[in-house]
Amino acid sequence: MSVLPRSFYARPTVQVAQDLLGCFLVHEINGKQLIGKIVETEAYCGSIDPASHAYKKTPRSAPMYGSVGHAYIYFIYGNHYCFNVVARSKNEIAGGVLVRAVEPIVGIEIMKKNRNFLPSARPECFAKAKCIKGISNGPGKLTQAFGISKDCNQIDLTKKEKLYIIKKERSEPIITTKRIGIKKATDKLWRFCIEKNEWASK
DNA sequence: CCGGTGATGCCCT
DNA sequence: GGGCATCACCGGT
Repeated sequence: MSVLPRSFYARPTVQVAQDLLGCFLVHEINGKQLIGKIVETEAYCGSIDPASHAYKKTPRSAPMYGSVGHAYIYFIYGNHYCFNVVARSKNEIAGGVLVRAVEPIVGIEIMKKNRNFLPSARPECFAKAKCIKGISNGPGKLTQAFGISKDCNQIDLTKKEKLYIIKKERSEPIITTKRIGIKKATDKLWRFCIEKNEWASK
């Protein structure tokens, strides 16, 4: 159960995005642990990547220029947050990895509550067991399930405190695709998923 | 929703 | 003109 060290994040953003697959995202909230296995990520390569917030340095994107291993969280579409980790090698100027989906491991009942996934609230959903997949299979869904919001922005993920990431237990085959929901740099194959994992988005 | 952007306006100099 | 504040609008990892 060791936390990923700073050196893990001080490597090329694309590499970190791949290596985060299988690692465990932990959020400790109200004395309870929420844990999910990272199954889908996307790399955003800062100043060379027109799809990245960090393509230009602005007050919002500044964290992606800051210390690697910290969280970068932003609010989007008026209703959800996205969770990124700052990662880049020495010769990159800015960069981050968007965590797009996790497989729930610990604290599933709390996640259901956070997502309003109670049988009483979603009878039609619970009719088909499949629907539970929707608990954390998207960037906005997983932050809601994990109770991650703006106040987690810039947290140091290498400190085992409130929000951190634990090393993976084993490597698994991954698949590489184009990134989702962007208009620029759509040719880059910077989305990564654990192969045959049913908790990824889409 | 809310940050980025470009437009507008005001005042200094 | 140029620096800065305000504002409306737009589009979103």
